[in-house]
Amino acid sequence: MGRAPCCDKANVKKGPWSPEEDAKLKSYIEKHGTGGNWIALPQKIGLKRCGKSCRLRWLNYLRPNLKHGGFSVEEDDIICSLYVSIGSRWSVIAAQLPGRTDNDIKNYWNTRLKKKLLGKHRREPRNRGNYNSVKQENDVNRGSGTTDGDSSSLSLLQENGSTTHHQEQHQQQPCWPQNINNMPVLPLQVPLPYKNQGPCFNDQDSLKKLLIKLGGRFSGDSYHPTLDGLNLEFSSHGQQIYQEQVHVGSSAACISATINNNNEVQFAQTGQYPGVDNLVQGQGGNFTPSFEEMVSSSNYPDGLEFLYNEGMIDHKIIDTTTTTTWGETSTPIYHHHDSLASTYQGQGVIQECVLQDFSYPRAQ
DNA sequence: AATAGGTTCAACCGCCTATCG
DNA sequence: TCGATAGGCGGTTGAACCTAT
Repeated sequence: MGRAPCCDKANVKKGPWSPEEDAKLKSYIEKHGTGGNWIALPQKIGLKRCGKSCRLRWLNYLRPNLKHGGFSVEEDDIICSLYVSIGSRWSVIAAQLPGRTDNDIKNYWNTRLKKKLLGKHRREPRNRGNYNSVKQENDVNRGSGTTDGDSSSLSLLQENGSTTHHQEQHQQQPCWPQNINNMPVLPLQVPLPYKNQGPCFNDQDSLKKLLIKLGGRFSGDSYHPTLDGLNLEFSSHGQQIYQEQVHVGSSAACISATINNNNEVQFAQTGQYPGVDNLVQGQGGNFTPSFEEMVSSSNYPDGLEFLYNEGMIDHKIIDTTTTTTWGETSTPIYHHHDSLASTYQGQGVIQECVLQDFSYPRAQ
């Protein structure tokens, strides 16, 4: 048997608050306070509302000194940094942002910041009309979007820190930084309670953490996303950040990536897989249609679809003139674009957020 | 002009924890 | 110690609104 409801559901009003209800609640609390009992409050005021609903309304919209919309770049950075550090503990994050509510931040993250991180295009903000008087008032107060989150930009995600609004509107790639030469600095500010117990991430861990939070899975989680013919996994062991097994017919190749001391991603192929070698060499640097189809098909590894769908990882076939990064005379035929590595250094502060192109050497 | 689909965000739901008798 | 209750929180929902076709 479940617990008793906090109020008589049949006799309470639900849905948007009217200006009259807002006025009653606000006036009473400003004069008498909450009395330490939200459940009893609506009866005292004469509101047919659940006590929890009153509490929510007051905390999120009626109490003084609240800010709505217009998240600043600094706030964006703090939210992102804290999300990476502590996850979806919105109340903790809200405590670091005066005037913001957990609900506001949660909504802002879910509808805008997350998509921004994933490089998803967002339309211009809109005036949503006056279906709610308070909302309308807030819309007026915040102006016509000049300080809206859309006009602010995530400094940690900006390329060269100078992404224009126009560029943002037309970007096709994720907002991750584009190359190692333009590494931005994440001004991570871990709140005091977490400062000393903050994560001591290395490169892979911060990458892993962020990707997990955004929906990915890793081999260290005892989960191996598998696709028929393609097994892709991120490894949390050692310095290896990426490993992929490519199966073609009865043959297979295992490709792994590691971060070296120069923060560069290096690739290696392990084992001898004549079938794959023959395939690769025989195609002169191009995939056979079946293999290309395999890696670019819509059948992405389970649990990692979002990486592909959102453009965080983009399989591309590139031409044979592309410069390789592993120093051999090999020819890149398989290109992982826009993958991310980042560095946590000391005291839980992100110093660098590095983007690397992953390229796959042609079999020798 | 109609409408299907996408976006936003206020509000609700239900679970967990703290407090009190 | 235990049960009842309220507060707090994160996840989810759905209405309002916008855009694309």
